[in-house]
Amino acid sequence: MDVIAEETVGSTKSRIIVAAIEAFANDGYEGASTRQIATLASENQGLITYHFGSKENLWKAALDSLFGSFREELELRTEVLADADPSTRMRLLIYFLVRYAALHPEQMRLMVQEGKTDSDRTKWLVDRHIAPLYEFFNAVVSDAQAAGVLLRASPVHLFYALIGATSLIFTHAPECKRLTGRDPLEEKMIEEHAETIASLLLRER
Amino acid sequence: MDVIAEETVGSTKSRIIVAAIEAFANDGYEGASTRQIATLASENQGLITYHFGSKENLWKAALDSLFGSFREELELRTEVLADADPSTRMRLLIYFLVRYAALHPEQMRLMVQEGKTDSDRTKWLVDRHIAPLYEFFNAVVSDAQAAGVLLRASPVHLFYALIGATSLIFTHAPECKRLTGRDPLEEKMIEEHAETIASLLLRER
DNA sequence: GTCTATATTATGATAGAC
DNA sequence: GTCTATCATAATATAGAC
Repeated sequence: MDVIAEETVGSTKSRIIVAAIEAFANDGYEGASTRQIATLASENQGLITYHFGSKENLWKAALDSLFGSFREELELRTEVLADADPSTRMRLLIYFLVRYAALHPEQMRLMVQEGKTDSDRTKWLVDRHIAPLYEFFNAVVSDAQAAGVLLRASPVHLFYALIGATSLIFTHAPECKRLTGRDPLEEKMIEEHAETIASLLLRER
Repeated sequence: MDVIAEETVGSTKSRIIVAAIEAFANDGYEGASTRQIATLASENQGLITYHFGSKENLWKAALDSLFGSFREELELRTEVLADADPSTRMRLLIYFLVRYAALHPEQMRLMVQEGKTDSDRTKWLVDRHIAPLYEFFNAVVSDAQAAGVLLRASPVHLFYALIGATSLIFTHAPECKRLTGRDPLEEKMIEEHAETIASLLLRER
């Protein structure tokens, strides 16, 4: 996984990155300030320039770290399931995505933050991180379709429908709690959400 | 629809609101500046304070206008379909949501922007606009479930799954275009996306 | 209602001591 | 590597002429 900056855990650099992920996820790229990030990391603002050069480079480092651990976990899960039947693999992918979105809502929020604009940051993010994920997704989908357990729609629609259906309830947890009185981050809700989406997508035909 | 400020179309106030919707949708509340909004509206920055008092009040006015037209359109569609069977009503709701998200991506982005934090703005938005929509959604859902054409999952999960599945591809149109080479805003793609989601959700049982 | 000018604060980035 | 101090710019909001 050479996309992750090989910073040591607990170092100044990594503390700044952790803080940056949270800040960018909550307030977006423009909304988050380097001062705020430094304060959150309990580090000096000048160190951001020293370690990353610019706000944009810090953002890139944060997303490398983010997608790095996401792909690590994903690969871990899928290697174990390489031999499973297509339906099971698709179901497990859904469960993984739901659980990941629930456990790392701020990270999903960050992935979702960028992509709405046509900026250089969006291009960088798509080319470097989203495209490989999309290819992996396509493989699982086409197997499930060939096995007849998944609707034969274009992967574009299935990809965005699945990611959207999976993550919105968790990225909008405060709203959901106020709207429905139920906290989506509770274990029971996570399980229910995964089961709902799996039931909607997968069927025996 | 007494939630909409009764501004005249083409007035300074309404031009500022239109510009504010676009700016807030693109850059978020913190990211969008009143200067930028004034420039976009071809109006003077001082007029924002004069007409709205503060940036936050402008944001509220923008969202009142936004949800006002959304609910107007929704009511228009659903009145016509009051007599239709539950399956048809659910299908038409899905088609409406998809088409609305496609035609007003910046507006969906705005609805989706807030709700990630637990701010006063989020509370205001939920209580004033999202809660009524959720109630309406619940009615359509429980009818469809009673008719046996929709999965008997809790409405919380169906609501967020549907809104997420419906809107992400359009709110992230630039990303999608770069990732897949296909523009989700083309008529064919809109139709396909609606059909995909309707097929996933609705089934004869 | 509309405009210009400005007060005040916060931003990203830099310079230089240690 | 870490810190303080500071520059140049841009932010929201205000004051007051017209």
